[in-house]
Amino acid sequence: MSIQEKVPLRGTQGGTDAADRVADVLLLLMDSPGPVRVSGVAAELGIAKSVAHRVLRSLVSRNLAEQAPGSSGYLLGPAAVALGAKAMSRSKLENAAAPLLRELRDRTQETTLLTRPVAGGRVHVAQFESPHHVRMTVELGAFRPWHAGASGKILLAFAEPEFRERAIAQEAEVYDLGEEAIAALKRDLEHARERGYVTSSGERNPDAGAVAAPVFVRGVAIAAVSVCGPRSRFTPAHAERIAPMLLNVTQRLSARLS
Amino acid sequence: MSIQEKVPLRGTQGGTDAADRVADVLLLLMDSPGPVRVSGVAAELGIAKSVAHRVLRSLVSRNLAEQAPGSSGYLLGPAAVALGAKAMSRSKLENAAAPLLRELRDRTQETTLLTRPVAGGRVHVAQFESPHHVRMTVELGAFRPWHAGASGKILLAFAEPEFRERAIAQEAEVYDLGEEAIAALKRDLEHARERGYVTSSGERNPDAGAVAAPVFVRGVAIAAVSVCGPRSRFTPAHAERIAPMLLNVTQRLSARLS
DNA sequence: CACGTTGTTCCTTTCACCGGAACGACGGCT
DNA sequence: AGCCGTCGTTCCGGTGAAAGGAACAACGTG
Repeated sequence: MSIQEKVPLRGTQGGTDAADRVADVLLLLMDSPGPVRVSGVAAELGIAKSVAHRVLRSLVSRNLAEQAPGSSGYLLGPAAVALGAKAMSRSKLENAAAPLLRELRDRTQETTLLTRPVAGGRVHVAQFESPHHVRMTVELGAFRPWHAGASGKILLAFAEPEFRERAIAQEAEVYDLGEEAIAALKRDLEHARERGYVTSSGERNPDAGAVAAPVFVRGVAIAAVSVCGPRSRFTPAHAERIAPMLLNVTQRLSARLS
Repeated sequence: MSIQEKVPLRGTQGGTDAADRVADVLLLLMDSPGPVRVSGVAAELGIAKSVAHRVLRSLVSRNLAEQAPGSSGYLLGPAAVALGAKAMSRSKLENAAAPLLRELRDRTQETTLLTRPVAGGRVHVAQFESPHHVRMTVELGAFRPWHAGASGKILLAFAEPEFRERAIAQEAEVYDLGEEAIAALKRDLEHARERGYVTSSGERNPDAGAVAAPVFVRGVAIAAVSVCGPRSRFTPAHAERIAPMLLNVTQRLSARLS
Protein backbone atom coordinates (compact mmCIF):
# COMPACT_ATOMS: atom_id res chain seq x y z
CA MET A 1 0.00 0.00 0.00
CA SER A 2 1.07 3.41 -0.90
CA ILE A 3 0.91 5.58 2.17
CA GLN A 4 4.50 4.81 2.98
CA GLU A 5 5.71 4.75 -0.62
CA LYS A 6 6.59 7.74 -2.73
CA VAL A 7 4.39 8.35 -5.73
CA PRO A 8 6.69 7.84 -8.73
CA LEU A 9 7.42 10.95 -10.74
CA ARG A 10 5.45 10.78 -13.96
CA GLY A 11 5.72 13.23 -16.79
CA THR A 12 2.90 14.37 -18.94
CA GLN A 13 2.46 14.56 -22.67
CA GLY A 14 1.15 17.99 -23.50
CA GLY A 15 -0.42 18.63 -20.09
CA THR A 16 0.62 20.94 -17.27
CA ASP A 17 2.26 20.27 -13.92
CA ALA A 18 -0.63 21.95 -12.14
CA ALA A 19 -3.20 19.70 -13.79
CA ASP A 20 -1.00 16.65 -13.18
CA ARG A 21 -0.93 17.51 -9.50
CA VAL A 22 -4.72 17.58 -9.29
CA ALA A 23 -4.92 14.18 -10.91
CA ASP A 24 -2.18 12.89 -8.61
CA VAL A 25 -4.05 14.09 -5.53
CA LEU A 26 -7.16 12.27 -6.69
CA LEU A 27 -5.19 9.08 -7.29
CA LEU A 28 -3.58 9.41 -3.87
CA LEU A 29 -6.99 9.67 -2.23
CA MET A 30 -7.86 6.57 -4.19
CA ASP A 31 -4.83 4.67 -2.93
CA SER A 32 -5.35 5.53 0.73
CA PRO A 33 -7.66 3.45 2.90
CA GLY A 34 -8.55 6.25 5.28
CA PRO A 35 -8.59 10.02 5.51
CA VAL A 36 -5.47 11.67 4.11
CA ARG A 37 -3.92 14.72 5.69
CA VAL A 38 -2.83 17.86 3.93
CA SER A 39 0.69 17.21 5.21
CA GLY A 40 0.50 13.62 3.96
CA VAL A 41 -0.48 14.73 0.46
CA ALA A 42 2.29 17.31 0.51
CA ALA A 43 4.89 14.76 1.61
CA GLU A 44 3.76 12.09 -0.88
CA LEU A 45 3.74 14.38 -3.88
CA GLY A 46 6.68 16.53 -2.84
CA ILE A 47 4.72 19.78 -2.89
CA ALA A 48 4.14 22.55 -0.38
CA LYS A 49 1.39 22.08 2.18
CA SER A 50 -0.34 25.19 0.89
CA VAL A 51 -0.42 23.72 -2.63
CA ALA A 52 -1.81 20.43 -1.34
CA HIS A 53 -4.40 22.32 0.62
CA ARG A 54 -5.49 24.36 -2.36
CA VAL A 55 -5.87 21.36 -4.62
CA LEU A 56 -7.88 19.56 -1.98
CA ARG A 57 -10.12 22.60 -1.51
CA SER A 58 -10.83 22.68 -5.25
CA LEU A 59 -11.68 18.97 -5.24
CA VAL A 60 -13.96 19.52 -2.25
CA SER A 61 -15.72 22.37 -4.04
CA ARG A 62 -16.64 19.88 -6.79
CA ASN A 63 -17.53 17.05 -4.41
CA LEU A 64 -14.69 14.94 -5.75
CA ALA A 65 -13.29 15.01 -2.22
CA GLU A 66 -14.64 15.66 1.23
CA GLN A 67 -13.36 16.01 4.74
CA ALA A 68 -13.91 12.94 6.85
CA PRO A 69 -16.45 13.60 9.60
CA GLY A 70 -14.74 14.47 12.87
CA SER A 71 -11.37 14.70 11.18
CA SER A 72 -9.41 17.18 9.11
CA GLY A 73 -8.32 14.40 6.77
CA TYR A 74 -9.67 14.23 3.25
CA LEU A 75 -11.43 11.36 1.43
CA LEU A 76 -12.90 10.82 -2.01
CA GLY A 77 -16.28 12.53 -2.25
CA PRO A 78 -19.67 11.58 -3.69
CA ALA A 79 -18.83 12.84 -7.18
CA ALA A 80 -16.01 10.28 -7.34
CA VAL A 81 -18.61 7.56 -6.91
CA ALA A 82 -20.64 9.03 -9.75
CA LEU A 83 -17.51 9.30 -11.88
CA GLY A 84 -16.70 5.65 -11.41
CA ALA A 85 -20.26 4.60 -11.97
CA LYS A 86 -20.32 6.55 -15.20
CA ALA A 87 -17.02 5.15 -16.38
CA MET A 88 -18.28 1.68 -15.61
CA SER A 89 -21.69 2.27 -17.10
CA ARG A 90 -20.13 3.50 -20.32
CA SER A 91 -18.04 0.38 -20.51
CA LYS A 92 -21.00 -1.79 -19.69
CA LEU A 93 -23.24 -0.51 -22.47
CA GLU A 94 -20.51 -0.36 -25.09
CA ASN A 95 -18.97 -3.62 -24.00
CA ALA A 96 -22.32 -5.34 -24.21
CA ALA A 97 -23.18 -3.76 -27.55
CA ALA A 98 -19.86 -4.25 -29.33
CA PRO A 99 -20.06 -7.97 -30.18
CA LEU A 100 -23.68 -7.67 -31.24
CA LEU A 101 -23.08 -4.64 -33.43
CA ARG A 102 -20.05 -6.33 -34.95
CA GLU A 103 -22.12 -9.39 -35.72
CA LEU A 104 -24.87 -7.26 -37.26
CA ARG A 105 -22.25 -5.46 -39.35
CA ASP A 106 -20.88 -8.79 -40.51
CA ARG A 107 -24.30 -10.14 -41.47
CA THR A 108 -25.49 -6.99 -43.26
CA GLN A 109 -22.12 -5.87 -44.57
CA GLU A 110 -23.22 -2.33 -43.65
CA THR A 111 -22.04 0.11 -41.01
CA THR A 112 -23.67 -0.31 -37.59
CA LEU A 113 -24.00 2.45 -34.99
CA LEU A 114 -24.74 2.87 -31.32
CA THR A 115 -26.39 6.20 -30.59
CA ARG A 116 -27.34 7.82 -27.27
CA PRO A 117 -29.66 10.68 -26.34
CA VAL A 118 -28.19 13.92 -25.06
CA ALA A 119 -29.79 17.28 -24.30
CA GLY A 120 -31.36 18.58 -27.49
CA GLY A 121 -30.47 15.60 -29.63
CA ARG A 122 -28.24 12.58 -29.95
CA VAL A 123 -24.64 11.47 -30.23
CA HIS A 124 -23.16 8.47 -32.01
CA VAL A 125 -20.98 6.70 -29.45
CA ALA A 126 -19.77 3.64 -31.34
CA GLN A 127 -19.57 2.45 -34.91
CA PHE A 128 -18.54 -0.72 -36.78
CA GLU A 129 -17.79 0.10 -40.35
CA SER A 130 -18.87 -1.76 -43.48
CA PRO A 131 -16.12 -3.59 -45.34
CA HIS A 132 -17.24 -2.02 -48.62
CA HIS A 133 -15.06 0.66 -50.16
CA VAL A 134 -18.09 2.90 -50.51
CA ARG A 135 -19.64 3.00 -47.08
CA MET A 136 -21.36 5.23 -44.62
CA THR A 137 -19.31 6.52 -41.69
CA VAL A 138 -20.17 9.01 -38.94
CA GLU A 139 -18.14 11.12 -36.60
CA LEU A 140 -18.33 9.71 -33.09
CA GLY A 141 -19.20 12.23 -30.40
CA ALA A 142 -20.65 14.81 -32.76
CA PHE A 143 -24.03 16.23 -31.77
CA ARG A 144 -27.02 15.57 -34.11
CA PRO A 145 -30.62 16.82 -33.91
CA TRP A 146 -33.50 14.44 -33.39
CA HIS A 147 -35.59 14.99 -36.46
CA ALA A 148 -33.20 14.09 -39.24
CA GLY A 149 -32.08 10.53 -39.21
CA ALA A 150 -33.38 7.15 -38.21
CA SER A 151 -31.69 6.90 -34.83
CA GLY A 152 -32.86 10.37 -33.79
CA LYS A 153 -36.42 9.50 -34.68
CA ILE A 154 -36.39 6.15 -32.92
CA LEU A 155 -35.03 7.75 -29.72
CA LEU A 156 -37.69 10.43 -29.93
CA ALA A 157 -40.46 7.93 -30.74
CA PHE A 158 -39.77 5.99 -27.56
CA ALA A 159 -39.08 8.95 -25.28
CA GLU A 160 -41.54 10.09 -22.62
CA PRO A 161 -44.49 11.86 -24.34
CA GLU A 162 -43.88 15.08 -22.45
CA PHE A 163 -40.23 15.06 -23.35
CA ARG A 164 -41.10 14.29 -26.96
CA GLU A 165 -43.52 17.22 -27.25
CA ARG A 166 -40.97 19.58 -25.80
CA ALA A 167 -38.20 18.28 -28.05
CA ILE A 168 -40.36 18.65 -31.18
CA ALA A 169 -41.30 22.20 -30.20
CA GLN A 170 -37.69 23.14 -29.56
CA GLU A 171 -36.46 21.53 -32.75
CA ALA A 172 -39.21 23.27 -34.76
CA GLU A 173 -37.92 26.55 -33.45
CA VAL A 174 -34.18 25.96 -33.79
CA TYR A 175 -34.35 24.47 -37.27
CA ASP A 176 -37.32 26.48 -38.57
CA LEU A 177 -39.49 23.44 -39.28
CA GLY A 178 -42.82 24.27 -40.92
CA GLU A 179 -46.21 22.91 -39.96
CA GLU A 180 -46.03 20.25 -42.66
CA ALA A 181 -42.64 19.03 -41.58
CA ILE A 182 -43.78 18.80 -37.96
CA ALA A 183 -46.90 16.87 -38.94
CA ALA A 184 -44.83 14.50 -41.06
CA LEU A 185 -42.38 14.02 -38.19
CA LYS A 186 -45.20 13.16 -35.81
CA ARG A 187 -46.58 10.63 -38.28
CA ASP A 188 -43.16 9.07 -38.62
CA LEU A 189 -42.83 8.78 -34.86
CA GLU A 190 -46.29 7.21 -34.58
CA HIS A 191 -45.38 4.74 -37.29
CA ALA A 192 -42.07 4.00 -35.54
CA ARG A 193 -43.82 3.24 -32.28
CA GLU A 194 -46.16 0.81 -34.01
CA ARG A 195 -43.41 -1.08 -35.81
CA GLY A 196 -40.62 -0.76 -33.26
CA TYR A 197 -38.13 0.49 -35.83
CA VAL A 198 -37.77 3.33 -38.29
CA THR A 199 -36.24 3.63 -41.74
CA SER A 200 -34.87 6.77 -43.31
CA SER A 201 -33.67 7.63 -46.74
CA GLY A 202 -31.74 10.69 -47.68
CA GLU A 203 -32.64 12.75 -44.64
CA ARG A 204 -29.38 13.51 -42.93
CA ASN A 205 -27.36 12.76 -45.95
CA PRO A 206 -29.01 12.57 -49.38
CA ASP A 207 -26.76 9.71 -50.32
CA ALA A 208 -27.48 7.55 -47.29
CA GLY A 209 -30.19 5.29 -45.93
CA ALA A 210 -30.67 3.78 -42.49
CA VAL A 211 -32.85 1.63 -40.25
CA ALA A 212 -32.85 2.06 -36.45
CA ALA A 213 -34.38 0.41 -33.36
CA PRO A 214 -34.26 1.24 -29.65
CA VAL A 215 -32.41 -0.44 -26.79
CA PHE A 216 -34.45 -0.62 -23.57
CA VAL A 217 -33.35 -0.90 -19.99
CA ARG A 218 -36.28 -1.31 -17.58
CA GLY A 219 -38.70 0.00 -20.15
CA VAL A 220 -36.69 3.13 -20.93
CA ALA A 221 -35.10 3.66 -24.32
CA ILE A 222 -31.49 4.43 -23.46
CA ALA A 223 -29.87 4.05 -26.87
CA ALA A 224 -30.49 3.26 -30.50
CA VAL A 225 -28.83 0.73 -32.76
CA SER A 226 -28.86 1.51 -36.43
CA VAL A 227 -27.60 0.10 -39.72
CA CYS A 228 -26.78 2.57 -42.46
CA GLY A 229 -25.23 2.67 -45.89
CA PRO A 230 -25.17 4.47 -49.26
CA ARG A 231 -28.52 4.85 -51.01
CA SER A 232 -27.26 2.78 -53.93
CA ARG A 233 -27.29 -0.35 -51.75
CA PHE A 234 -29.59 0.73 -48.95
CA THR A 235 -32.97 0.76 -50.72
CA PRO A 236 -36.20 0.86 -48.68
CA ALA A 237 -36.75 -2.78 -49.55
CA HIS A 238 -33.26 -3.59 -48.27
CA ALA A 239 -33.99 -1.72 -45.06
CA GLU A 240 -37.09 -3.86 -44.54
CA ARG A 241 -34.97 -7.00 -44.99
CA ILE A 242 -32.50 -5.80 -42.42
CA ALA A 243 -35.11 -4.80 -39.81
CA PRO A 244 -35.68 -8.28 -38.32
CA MET A 245 -31.94 -8.80 -37.83
CA LEU A 246 -31.73 -5.38 -36.20
CA LEU A 247 -34.65 -6.08 -33.88
CA ASN A 248 -33.04 -9.35 -32.90
CA VAL A 249 -29.90 -7.49 -31.89
CA THR A 250 -31.66 -4.74 -29.96
CA GLN A 251 -33.75 -7.30 -28.10
CA ARG A 252 -30.68 -9.32 -27.14
CA LEU A 253 -28.83 -6.19 -26.08
CA SER A 254 -31.79 -4.96 -24.06
CA ALA A 255 -32.02 -8.33 -22.33
CA ARG A 256 -28.30 -8.38 -21.64
CA LEU A 257 -28.45 -4.95 -19.99
CA SER A 258 -31.45 -5.65 -17.79
CA MET B 1 -28.16 16.51 -19.87
CA SER B 2 -25.42 18.98 -19.88
CA ILE B 3 -23.79 19.06 -23.29
CA GLN B 4 -26.04 21.88 -24.34
CA GLU B 5 -26.13 23.60 -21.00
CA LYS B 6 -23.41 25.82 -19.69
CA VAL B 7 -21.63 24.47 -16.66
CA PRO B 8 -22.74 26.83 -13.88
CA LEU B 9 -20.01 29.06 -12.60
CA ARG B 10 -18.95 27.73 -9.26
CA GLY B 11 -16.49 29.39 -7.00
CA THR B 12 -14.04 27.60 -4.84
CA GLN B 13 -13.26 27.89 -1.19
CA GLY B 14 -9.53 28.13 -0.89
CA GLY B 15 -8.78 26.32 -4.15
CA THR B 16 -7.42 27.63 -7.43
CA ASP B 17 -9.06 28.26 -10.78
CA ALA B 18 -6.59 25.93 -12.46
CA ALA B 19 -7.44 23.05 -10.12
CA ASP B 20 -11.15 23.83 -10.44
CA ARG B 21 -10.82 23.53 -14.18
CA VAL B 22 -9.34 20.05 -13.94
CA ALA B 23 -12.17 18.95 -11.69
CA ASP B 24 -14.70 20.55 -14.05
CA VAL B 25 -13.25 18.71 -17.04
CA LEU B 26 -13.57 15.42 -15.19
CA LEU B 27 -17.16 16.18 -14.26
CA LEU B 28 -17.90 17.15 -17.85
CA LEU B 29 -16.56 13.81 -19.08
CA MET B 30 -18.80 12.24 -16.48
CA ASP B 31 -21.88 14.13 -17.70
CA SER B 32 -21.36 13.31 -21.39
CA PRO B 33 -22.66 10.08 -22.86
CA GLY B 34 -20.08 9.85 -25.62
CA PRO B 35 -16.63 11.11 -26.51
CA VAL B 36 -16.13 14.81 -25.77
CA ARG B 37 -14.17 17.03 -28.08
CA VAL B 38 -11.47 19.47 -27.10
CA SER B 39 -13.58 22.22 -28.63
CA GLY B 40 -16.64 21.01 -26.71
CA VAL B 41 -14.79 21.12 -23.40
CA ALA B 42 -13.49 24.60 -24.28
CA ALA B 43 -16.98 25.85 -25.17
CA GLU B 44 -18.66 24.34 -22.10
CA LEU B 45 -16.16 25.66 -19.60
CA GLY B 46 -15.47 28.96 -21.37
CA ILE B 47 -11.74 28.34 -21.71
CA ALA B 48 -9.32 28.35 -24.62
CA LYS B 49 -9.01 25.18 -26.72
CA SER B 50 -5.34 24.97 -25.84
CA VAL B 51 -6.18 25.01 -22.11
CA ALA B 52 -8.82 22.33 -22.57
CA HIS B 53 -6.35 20.25 -24.54
CA ARG B 54 -3.69 20.54 -21.87
CA VAL B 55 -6.01 19.53 -19.06
CA LEU B 56 -7.21 16.55 -21.05
CA ARG B 57 -3.62 15.53 -21.79
CA SER B 58 -2.82 15.58 -18.09
CA LEU B 59 -5.86 13.47 -17.30
CA VAL B 60 -4.87 11.02 -20.04
CA SER B 61 -1.35 10.79 -18.60
CA ARG B 62 -2.93 9.53 -15.37
CA ASN B 63 -5.46 7.27 -17.05
CA LEU B 64 -8.31 9.34 -15.70
CA ALA B 65 -9.25 10.00 -19.32
CA GLU B 66 -8.57 8.36 -22.66
CA GLN B 67 -9.21 9.04 -26.30
CA ALA B 68 -12.07 7.06 -27.72
CA PRO B 69 -10.88 4.48 -30.25
CA GLY B 70 -11.24 5.76 -33.80
CA SER B 71 -12.05 9.24 -32.58
CA SER B 72 -10.23 12.27 -31.25
CA GLY B 73 -12.88 12.72 -28.57
CA TYR B 74 -12.07 12.03 -24.94
CA LEU B 75 -13.78 9.72 -22.44
CA LEU B 76 -13.26 8.80 -18.80
CA GLY B 77 -10.36 6.38 -18.49
CA PRO B 78 -9.72 3.20 -16.48
CA ALA B 79 -8.47 5.06 -13.42
CA ALA B 80 -11.87 6.74 -13.15
CA VAL B 81 -13.41 3.31 -12.78
CA ALA B 82 -10.94 2.49 -10.03
CA LEU B 83 -11.64 5.83 -8.36
CA GLY B 84 -15.35 5.16 -8.30
CA ALA B 85 -14.86 1.62 -7.10
CA LYS B 86 -12.65 2.86 -4.28
CA ALA B 87 -15.08 5.59 -3.32
CA MET B 88 -17.85 3.05 -3.33
CA SER B 89 -15.87 0.42 -1.51
CA ARG B 90 -15.00 2.90 1.18
CA SER B 91 -18.66 3.78 1.49
CA LYS B 92 -19.61 0.15 1.50
CA LEU B 93 -17.42 -0.84 4.43
CA GLU B 94 -18.12 2.26 6.43
CA ASN B 95 -21.78 2.32 5.54
CA ALA B 96 -22.15 -1.30 6.61
CA ALA B 97 -20.14 -0.76 9.77
CA ALA B 98 -21.70 2.50 10.93
CA PRO B 99 -25.01 1.22 12.32
CA LEU B 100 -23.34 -1.73 14.00
CA LEU B 101 -20.61 0.38 15.59
CA ARG B 102 -23.20 2.90 16.70
CA GLU B 103 -25.24 0.11 18.28
CA LEU B 104 -22.17 -1.30 20.00
CA ARG B 105 -21.35 2.19 21.27
CA ASP B 106 -24.87 2.56 22.60
CA ARG B 107 -24.79 -0.81 24.38
CA THR B 108 -21.34 -0.40 25.91
CA GLN B 109 -21.45 3.38 26.38
CA GLU B 110 -17.82 3.37 25.22
CA THR B 111 -16.16 4.70 22.08
CA THR B 112 -16.15 2.28 19.13
CA LEU B 113 -13.61 2.33 16.31
CA LEU B 114 -13.17 0.96 12.80
CA THR B 115 -9.51 0.44 11.93
CA ARG B 116 -7.87 -0.63 8.67
CA PRO B 117 -4.42 -1.97 7.80
CA VAL B 118 -2.03 0.22 5.80
CA ALA B 119 1.63 -0.25 4.91
CA GLY B 120 3.60 -0.51 8.12
CA GLY B 121 0.65 -0.25 10.48
CA ARG B 122 -2.93 0.82 10.79
CA VAL B 123 -5.29 3.75 10.54
CA HIS B 124 -8.50 4.50 12.41
CA VAL B 125 -11.10 5.28 9.76
CA ALA B 126 -14.27 5.76 11.77
CA GLN B 127 -15.24 6.33 15.37
CA PHE B 128 -18.44 6.60 17.40
CA GLU B 129 -17.76 8.42 20.63
CA SER B 130 -18.89 7.49 24.12
CA PRO B 131 -21.52 9.81 25.66
CA HIS B 132 -19.45 10.05 28.87
CA HIS B 133 -17.69 13.32 29.56
CA VAL B 134 -14.47 11.40 30.15
CA ARG B 135 -14.00 9.25 27.09
CA MET B 136 -11.43 7.89 24.74
CA THR B 137 -11.15 9.53 21.32
CA VAL B 138 -8.68 8.96 18.49
CA GLU B 139 -7.56 10.99 15.54
CA LEU B 140 -9.02 9.54 12.37
CA GLY B 141 -6.53 8.99 9.58
CA ALA B 142 -3.46 9.10 11.78
CA PHE B 143 -0.96 6.29 11.26
CA ARG B 144 -0.34 3.88 14.15
CA PRO B 145 2.14 0.98 14.49
CA TRP B 146 0.93 -2.56 14.88
CA HIS B 147 2.39 -3.57 18.17
CA ALA B 148 0.84 -1.07 20.56
CA GLY B 149 -2.91 -1.27 20.81
CA ALA B 150 -5.62 -3.86 20.56
CA SER B 151 -6.68 -3.18 16.98
CA GLY B 152 -3.10 -3.30 15.71
CA LYS B 153 -2.54 -6.62 17.41
CA ILE B 154 -5.77 -8.14 16.13
CA LEU B 155 -4.97 -7.10 12.56
CA LEU B 156 -1.48 -8.55 12.90
CA ALA B 157 -2.74 -11.74 14.55
CA PHE B 158 -5.00 -12.50 11.59
CA ALA B 159 -2.64 -11.38 8.84
CA GLU B 160 -0.84 -13.84 6.58
CA PRO B 161 1.98 -15.53 8.57
CA GLU B 162 4.65 -14.30 6.15
CA PHE B 163 3.35 -10.76 6.32
CA ARG B 164 3.19 -11.00 10.10
CA GLU B 165 6.78 -12.14 10.46
CA ARG B 166 7.99 -9.36 8.22
CA ALA B 167 5.91 -6.75 10.04
CA ILE B 168 7.19 -7.86 13.44
CA ALA B 169 10.78 -7.72 12.20
CA GLN B 170 10.32 -4.25 10.75
CA GLU B 171 8.56 -2.95 13.84
CA ALA B 172 11.28 -4.39 16.08
CA GLU B 173 13.80 -2.39 14.10
CA VAL B 174 11.91 0.86 13.79
CA TYR B 175 10.79 1.01 17.42
CA ASP B 176 13.81 -0.72 18.99
CA LEU B 177 11.82 -3.57 20.50
CA GLY B 178 13.89 -5.93 22.61
CA GLU B 179 13.81 -9.73 22.55
CA GLU B 180 11.44 -9.86 25.49
CA ALA B 181 9.01 -7.43 23.97
CA ILE B 182 8.99 -9.40 20.71
CA ALA B 183 8.40 -12.65 22.54
CA ALA B 184 5.57 -11.10 24.53
CA LEU B 185 4.05 -9.70 21.33
CA LYS B 186 4.14 -13.11 19.68
CA ARG B 187 2.46 -14.67 22.73
CA ASP B 188 -0.22 -11.98 22.57
CA LEU B 189 -0.84 -12.68 18.91
CA GLU B 190 -1.07 -16.41 19.51
CA HIS B 191 -3.52 -15.80 22.33
CA ALA B 192 -5.52 -13.45 20.08
CA ARG B 193 -5.79 -16.08 17.36
CA GLU B 194 -7.09 -18.64 19.83
CA ARG B 195 -9.73 -16.38 21.32
CA GLY B 196 -10.61 -14.31 18.25
CA TYR B 197 -10.19 -11.02 20.08
CA VAL B 198 -7.55 -9.14 22.01
CA THR B 199 -7.63 -6.84 25.02
CA SER B 200 -5.13 -4.17 25.88
CA SER B 201 -4.59 -1.99 28.85
CA GLY B 202 -2.39 1.06 28.98
CA GLU B 203 -0.30 0.21 25.91
CA ARG B 204 -0.89 3.04 23.50
CA ASN B 205 -2.15 5.32 26.16
CA PRO B 206 -1.50 4.53 29.84
CA ASP B 207 -4.96 5.84 30.71
CA ALA B 208 -6.88 3.74 28.20
CA GLY B 209 -8.05 0.17 27.71
CA ALA B 210 -9.50 -1.55 24.66
CA VAL B 211 -10.81 -4.79 23.19
CA ALA B 212 -10.67 -5.52 19.45
CA ALA B 213 -11.81 -8.19 16.99
CA PRO B 214 -11.30 -8.65 13.23
CA VAL B 215 -13.73 -8.21 10.32
CA PHE B 216 -13.32 -10.85 7.62
CA VAL B 217 -14.21 -10.77 3.95
CA ARG B 218 -13.67 -14.12 2.22
CA GLY B 219 -11.41 -15.29 5.02
CA VAL B 220 -9.19 -12.20 4.95
CA ALA B 221 -9.08 -9.78 7.88
CA ILE B 222 -9.73 -6.43 6.22
CA ALA B 223 -10.48 -4.32 9.29
CA ALA B 224 -10.75 -4.33 13.05
CA VAL B 225 -13.58 -3.17 15.28
CA SER B 226 -12.63 -2.08 18.76
CA VAL B 227 -14.19 -0.68 21.90
CA CYS B 228 -12.04 1.55 24.06
CA GLY B 229 -12.32 3.80 27.08
CA PRO B 230 -10.48 5.24 30.08
CA ARG B 231 -8.79 2.72 32.38
CA SER B 232 -10.97 3.81 35.24
CA ARG B 233 -13.98 2.22 33.57
CA PHE B 234 -12.31 -0.15 31.16
CA THR B 235 -10.97 -2.79 33.52
CA PRO B 236 -9.79 -6.18 32.13
CA ALA B 237 -12.93 -7.74 33.59
CA HIS B 238 -15.03 -5.15 31.81
CA ALA B 239 -13.22 -5.88 28.54
CA GLU B 240 -14.09 -9.56 28.94
CA ARG B 241 -17.75 -8.64 29.43
CA ILE B 242 -17.70 -6.53 26.25
CA ALA B 243 -15.98 -9.16 24.11
CA PRO B 244 -19.10 -11.24 23.25
CA MET B 245 -20.97 -8.12 22.13
CA LEU B 246 -17.98 -7.12 20.04
CA LEU B 247 -17.70 -10.57 18.44
CA ASN B 248 -21.39 -10.46 17.65
CA VAL B 249 -20.89 -7.18 15.79
CA THR B 250 -17.79 -8.27 13.85
CA GLN B 251 -19.49 -11.49 12.81
CA ARG B 252 -22.57 -9.62 11.56
CA LEU B 253 -20.41 -7.09 9.76
CA SER B 254 -18.29 -9.84 8.18
CA ALA B 255 -21.44 -11.61 7.01
CA ARG B 256 -22.91 -8.40 5.64
CA LEU B 257 -19.78 -7.69 3.59
CA SER B 258 -19.47 -11.17 2.09
C1' DC C 1 -11.94 26.24 -55.46
C1' DA C 2 -13.36 28.78 -50.71
C1' DC C 3 -14.80 28.39 -46.14
C1' DG C 4 -15.41 26.65 -41.58
C1' DT C 5 -14.17 23.58 -37.99
C1' DT C 6 -11.16 20.53 -35.83
C1' DG C 7 -7.07 18.97 -32.71
C1' DT C 8 -2.55 20.03 -31.84
C1' DT C 9 1.55 22.86 -31.39
C1' DC C 10 4.05 27.19 -30.74
C1' DC C 11 5.12 31.56 -28.65
C1' DT C 12 4.45 35.85 -25.97
C1' DT C 13 2.87 38.03 -22.03
C1' DT C 14 1.30 38.39 -17.50
C1' DC C 15 -0.89 37.45 -13.44
C1' DA C 16 -2.34 33.24 -11.09
C1' DC C 17 -0.19 30.43 -8.26
C1' DC C 18 3.71 28.43 -5.77
C1' DG C 19 5.93 28.31 -1.63
C1' DG C 20 7.65 30.33 2.41
C1' DA C 21 6.05 32.34 6.49
C1' DA C 22 2.82 33.28 10.07
C1' DC C 23 -0.53 31.79 13.29
C1' DG C 24 -3.70 29.49 16.36
C1' DA C 25 -4.68 24.87 17.93
C1' DC C 26 -3.35 20.60 19.69
C1' DG C 27 -0.66 16.91 21.83
C1' DG C 28 3.34 15.15 24.17
C1' DC C 29 7.07 15.72 27.28
C1' DT C 30 9.55 17.59 31.22
C1' DA D 1 3.21 25.49 34.12
C1' DG D 2 6.45 26.06 29.73
C1' DC D 3 8.52 24.34 25.59
C1' DC D 4 8.60 22.01 21.30
C1' DG D 5 6.90 19.91 17.25
C1' DT D 6 3.27 19.11 14.11
C1' DC D 7 -0.94 20.21 12.24
C1' DG D 8 -4.40 22.77 8.94
C1' DT D 9 -5.34 27.10 7.27
C1' DT D 10 -4.41 31.77 5.69
C1' DC D 11 -1.55 35.50 3.87
C1' DC D 12 1.56 37.72 0.67
C1' DG D 13 5.23 38.72 -2.75
C1' DG D 14 7.86 37.38 -6.72
C1' DT D 15 8.18 35.03 -10.93
C1' DG D 16 7.87 31.62 -14.30
C1' DA D 17 4.24 28.30 -15.45
C1' DA D 18 0.48 28.54 -17.92
C1' DA D 19 -3.36 31.03 -20.35
C1' DG D 20 -4.69 32.25 -24.66
C1' DG D 21 -4.11 33.84 -29.24
C1' DA D 22 -2.22 32.45 -33.48
C1' DA D 23 -0.58 29.19 -36.78
C1' DC D 24 -1.12 25.04 -39.25
C1' DA D 25 -2.35 20.71 -41.39
C1' DA D 26 -6.30 17.92 -41.98
C1' DC D 27 -10.95 17.21 -43.04
C1' DG D 28 -15.71 17.96 -44.67
C1' DT D 29 -19.10 20.63 -47.18
C1' DG D 30 -20.96 23.41 -50.84
